[in-house]
Amino acid sequence: MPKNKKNKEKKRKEESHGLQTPKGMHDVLPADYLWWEKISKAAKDLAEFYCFNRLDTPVMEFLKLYEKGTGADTDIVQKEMYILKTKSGDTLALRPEFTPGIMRAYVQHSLSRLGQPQKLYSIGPVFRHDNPQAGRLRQFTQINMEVIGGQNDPIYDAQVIIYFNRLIDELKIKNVVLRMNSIGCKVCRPLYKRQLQNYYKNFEKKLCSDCVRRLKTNPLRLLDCKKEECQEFKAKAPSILDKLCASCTSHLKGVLEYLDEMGIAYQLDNLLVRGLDYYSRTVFEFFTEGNGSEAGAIAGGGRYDYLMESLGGRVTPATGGACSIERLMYVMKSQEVKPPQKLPKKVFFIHVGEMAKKKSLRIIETLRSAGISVAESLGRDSLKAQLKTADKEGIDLALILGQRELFEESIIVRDLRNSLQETVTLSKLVEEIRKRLRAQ
RNA sequence: GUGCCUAUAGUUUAGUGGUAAAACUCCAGUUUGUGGCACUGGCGUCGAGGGUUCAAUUCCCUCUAGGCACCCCA
Repeated sequence: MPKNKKNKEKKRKEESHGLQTPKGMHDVLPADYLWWEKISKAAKDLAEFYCFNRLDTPVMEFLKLYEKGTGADTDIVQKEMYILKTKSGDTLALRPEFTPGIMRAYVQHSLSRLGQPQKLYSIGPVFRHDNPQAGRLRQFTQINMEVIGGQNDPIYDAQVIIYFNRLIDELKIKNVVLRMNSIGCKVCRPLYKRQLQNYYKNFEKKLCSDCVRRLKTNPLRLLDCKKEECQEFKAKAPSILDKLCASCTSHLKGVLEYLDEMGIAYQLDNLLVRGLDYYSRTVFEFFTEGNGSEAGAIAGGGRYDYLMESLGGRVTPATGGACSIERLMYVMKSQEVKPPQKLPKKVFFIHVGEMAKKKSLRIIETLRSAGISVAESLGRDSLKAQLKTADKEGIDLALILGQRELFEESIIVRDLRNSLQETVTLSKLVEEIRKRLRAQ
């Protein structure tokens, strides 16, 4: 393309940006924040209640961390990362997920020297340069759970799953299915992969182009193909569950037994493979069922005993999972879960006239110091407009201060519900309001 | 990253090759210190840029954003 044409296009692109968020990035407006807060609060309270400790890492890490951790061959690293160069020449990436950063922190701060395992949770933004859709954004907020260190015990996998199960339950999300699988370990997975490749090779010419590629680069993903022409091969493909080594089999059995014990229903799904390289053994996903956009993964995770090693650390057992606030919110809205309500304010301050306006901030501050939350619309000067605003906001008590009251050092307390009002001495105002609020 | 669909007030939607309409919301007012109802008025460069045309919100192109499918995932 000629240079000036290219520049022209670039300029046009810049002009169209205008006043809007970049693609896939959303403002959380006050109305949505009620949802947002409900979900993040539930996640946080539950995590603390389950004795997880909060660990927050920076939104940026060295690119290498994700190449080594998440995996250089994964879609996330290959196509979906925001990569930037700093002035000093470092190559950083906005985090596309939490886990590698958490593992890095675990090593950097020697958390292995604290009680094991470390149960850690994080809540914060992650970034993926993906094509957005409803419930899928380029910046979204993950709730991330990790159990790192200690024994390679299936009970930890179960504990992570129990957390998400409870969270989904508390948020009243319906039609959720838990899918479970094991993708084996260093011993049995390579054997299975080879077997899968051998099986698929016979049909190579009949496979879709993606699957031909997968056959070489990432055979487990063959099981994920949704193209019609590949379905019949998928159905007859060897199942990994039959090929697991003895210790992987008993590990999976362990996880499932704990889930049974808890009465948590699941579907064994030998086609469930996850997009990240570091998983081993347990993988799980919570799915919502339904038509179209209501269906999809709302939480997922698994075990990653080799991750620490590929980052250059000592082999450390670890398991975890994540979900996103935005996705949960999307599902809740589509399932018509009742929107959270903000508690209405009870007390509203109204001034009449310049003198009263001048004194208003001070009186309001006195009330606030006494622990009484006071709403107002001091920028409006007409009494009518102020009352109207109070009414619209569902206020119970209006405090009206005018010339006369100012002179008498009193104030009118008007109950907007029954339109009864009385004049109260300013010095007794706090007491009077408390009495009325208590009486409700 | 690829393909398809969409874009009109804050919201939901009309509409037209001659610079726009309704409902709800919002703001102001219907006189002098009292809200809900009613009435009157106000708020739009018809997503952005360019082209065709005497004239473009309307037709064409590009960009941007949103949605859907693929890919992948939360």
